[in-house]
Amino acid sequence: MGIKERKELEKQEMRTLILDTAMKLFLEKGFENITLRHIAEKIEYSPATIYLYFKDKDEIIYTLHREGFEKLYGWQQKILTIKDPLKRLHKHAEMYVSFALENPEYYDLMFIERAPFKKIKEMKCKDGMNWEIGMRSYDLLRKNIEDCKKAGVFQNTNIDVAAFSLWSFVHGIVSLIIRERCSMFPEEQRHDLVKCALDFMQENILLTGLKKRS
Amino acid sequence: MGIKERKELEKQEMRTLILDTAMKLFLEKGFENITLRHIAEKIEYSPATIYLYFKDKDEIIYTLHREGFEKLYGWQQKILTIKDPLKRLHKHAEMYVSFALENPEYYDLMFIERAPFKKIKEMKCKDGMNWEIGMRSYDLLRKNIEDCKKAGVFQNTNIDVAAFSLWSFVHGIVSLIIRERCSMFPEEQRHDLVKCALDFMQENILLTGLKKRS
DNA sequence: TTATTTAGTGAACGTTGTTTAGTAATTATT
DNA sequence: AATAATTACTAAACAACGTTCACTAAATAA
Repeated sequence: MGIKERKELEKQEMRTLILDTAMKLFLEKGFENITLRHIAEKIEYSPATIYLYFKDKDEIIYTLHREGFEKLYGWQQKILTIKDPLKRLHKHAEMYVSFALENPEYYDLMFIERAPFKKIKEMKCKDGMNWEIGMRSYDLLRKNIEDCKKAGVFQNTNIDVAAFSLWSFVHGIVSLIIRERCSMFPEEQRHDLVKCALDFMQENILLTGLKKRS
Repeated sequence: MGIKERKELEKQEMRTLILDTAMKLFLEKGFENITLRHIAEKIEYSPATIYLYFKDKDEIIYTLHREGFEKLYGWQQKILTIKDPLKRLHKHAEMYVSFALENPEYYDLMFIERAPFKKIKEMKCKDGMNWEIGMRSYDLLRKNIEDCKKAGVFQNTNIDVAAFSLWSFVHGIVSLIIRERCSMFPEEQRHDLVKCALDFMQENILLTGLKKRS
């Protein structure tokens, strides 16, 4: 009885078709252009059809949100090869920023936009394991900081406090840029500014910790 | 001919009635509840009437956005009395964070939400002086850092880099909280976490600068 | 008293997301 | 092979949104 399986496969194909189209519209024309009617038009089905594959619009957005975390986790693998924990942590921050600035729509969905959160709250009630994907990334940061502590930096600092602080710093940088709050800095200097800000962190936090150690 | 003036006054009163109602709905039920129809219902006028006092919905949102900056600027006056530039800078950060967390809807409108920006771009074309209100707050930060430099801290750091870095840090903290990305930290510990993060900055950046000086 | 300007509205338009009743086509059963 | 059951899909409608416009009633000017 291979029919059930074929049907299941077709259902899955339709789901990814919808998701890919949604993401394409999202990347092309921004968040407000993910409308069910636009998606339906692009895939040449009626709007109602989408409801056979997703419960509602929020479920589509939530799924894209998850995809973003998968993608970020992929990027983060790059830094694992670095041996020196301090260098790794600095590279970690750099990687985070470049992920955000090269995939601003994904980043927005993952860390700024309110929309996916109705769904997340629903999910967390019946399935606590669903936030796990986002958690993996946080755990990686936490582990990196732990390694730095072992190497003598941040010795008087709680790991979560350090993690939250560093995360806040990089998130602040990219979200001010993505949400266009940096008009006082000329556009063409912005890339340098980000680089300088990361160096500022490197010098004042990471290297300071190093000096304290020696 | 006092009629013209009375009419002008009544027009102004209606505008503030609309704005106050919009803000009330906003505070009560979140951003998505600022709908012209809700506002109209609350003030017991027809939706069309609002268009006699505001060009469109964006103009209402933009005006609330400006009000937010006025309010922030008011809060910022509190720190001007502090003589020691380092203490003042630390207090500045503390004030910024508590403004944001005590007025999350205003903060969201001012530094996170995309909505007000169609209008801002329009304004900037014909009237460059309109971003001035937001700029005042940034200039205050810049000036504080300049004073710190005079006191010997941040001597090798560009002022704008330091300003952007510190701003990013505090913005990161509050925007992660406001947009609910901190579910890995228990709600009841969040207040402490913010305090610790600010101390983290104080110790690693400000006090480090101080040690370099001596 | 009449003419003109002003304040306000009802009804409509074109959008959204979402639901429902109904129609074809496919699969299962006899 | 003929019929019953299930599936895939859609047209049409709903409520709510921002916005516009023709229109009325009131206030002001002539």
